[in-house]
Amino acid sequence: MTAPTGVPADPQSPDAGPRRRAGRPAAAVLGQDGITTAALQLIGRSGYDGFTMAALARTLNVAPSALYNHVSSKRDVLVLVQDHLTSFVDVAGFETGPWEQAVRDWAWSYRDVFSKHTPLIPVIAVLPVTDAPKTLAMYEAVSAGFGRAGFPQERIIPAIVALESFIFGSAYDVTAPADIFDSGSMAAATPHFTSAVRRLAENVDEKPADVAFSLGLEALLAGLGALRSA
Amino acid sequence: MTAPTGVPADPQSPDAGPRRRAGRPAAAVLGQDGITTAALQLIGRSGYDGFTMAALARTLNVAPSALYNHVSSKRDVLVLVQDHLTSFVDVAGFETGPWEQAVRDWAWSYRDVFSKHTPLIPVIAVLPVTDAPKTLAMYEAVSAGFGRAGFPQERIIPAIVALESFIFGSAYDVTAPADIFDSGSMAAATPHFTSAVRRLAENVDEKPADVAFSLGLEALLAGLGALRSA
DNA sequence: ACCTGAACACCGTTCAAGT
DNA sequence: ACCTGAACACCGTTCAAGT
Repeated sequence: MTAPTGVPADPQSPDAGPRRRAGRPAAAVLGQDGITTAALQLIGRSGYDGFTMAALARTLNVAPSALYNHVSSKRDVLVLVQDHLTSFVDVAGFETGPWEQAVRDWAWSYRDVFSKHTPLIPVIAVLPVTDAPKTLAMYEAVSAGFGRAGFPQERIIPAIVALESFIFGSAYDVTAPADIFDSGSMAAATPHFTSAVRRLAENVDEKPADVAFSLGLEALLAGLGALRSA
Repeated sequence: MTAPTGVPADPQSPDAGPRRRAGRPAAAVLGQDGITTAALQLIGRSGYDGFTMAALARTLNVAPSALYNHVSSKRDVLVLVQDHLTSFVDVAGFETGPWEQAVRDWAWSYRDVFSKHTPLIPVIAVLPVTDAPKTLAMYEAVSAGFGRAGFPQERIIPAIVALESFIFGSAYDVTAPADIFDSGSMAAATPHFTSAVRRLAENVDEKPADVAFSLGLEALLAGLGALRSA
């Protein structure tokens, strides 16, 4: 029974100081799993502003340069975190349920996971799937579901990409401030916009981001669903 | 006839050295318009990686600290650039044409403008409209068009937000590498995904990002259009 | 192979001094 | 009010030295 590598034995101890002398330790102190876990904890505690290689190294009780034996850049760490988070996205419906509900569950959970991690979105959006095995597994589950639902092969990837684009954009929208549409002193000059915003604000039950996401998702479901043949 | 402030008289001169001594100059050297223009030029030439306050100051032939007399942060500069770019988004159709075509023109031009400026998307997505007058003007034009097209008042903002979320996500997709969906050594383990990707790759006429954007946009147009009453 | 510690080449931003 | 120049408090990353 040994602790997994990368998880410090005593993360609390203040002013721990140098824990070990230079030179290769008997057992490796770090590993990609431990780095990923520590990064996720650090981001949860300090946000992405506080997520620096120095801070990450401190929680792991190593020198910052030690991280570079296991990752080649800070971006690499973000890729590890991104792939780990993707395993929390719900794809269960694609095996068991009808297509519409499967997409709904997938899309809402996908948005909710990454709305707390929007700095990862630029990373995910351009990341080759080869570099992210759990993300690739998600695409396999979703693709299989679209195939079973009767989508023509050549439309499956475009349909998934369209949904994902909507999901990523919507994840940002969750983080928008409540007064984002307050036209302030320009209200008189923008009557149509200002009155539409007022009408939206009258709805106090639902969060504006959820109303927009639901509206867009249901429209996409209806429009994309029409492509099915089976 | 004097040059607008913020535009250096001789931007080419190499090793210009200190151009003026300390102390307030007779006429202001900088201004928000000149800073915005210079920032846009710099981003075009060096990309967002090369866009630093020091580099911006150098193109304007001032010390970096001089910028802070006109903007309060680098983020402020990005807001100025974002608002300027928004004036290139096509909203003309909302005054003259049918709703579907107006949204199409708007959405494609909006995506195209920001696909070259994806680092601005996190800024736009959470920026209060009060801070961006041209962006506010765009929303007014779009809101008016949705109202004339027969949308119920309380659905106008959610519909616009849903479309914008899709547009922002799609702007990232434009920048994705061509081999983003190459499953590599995992191809055998992901048969559904891999075969769907192969089918997509057979289409060499259209860019994958354009296929996905068109598919999603048309689905949204069909789904959202059903909300209209007039 | 995998750690430490020092160093490098930057960042954005602040502020006293000058006119 | 609006500039310069020096300084501050950081960054991510590299690399020789050590075991």
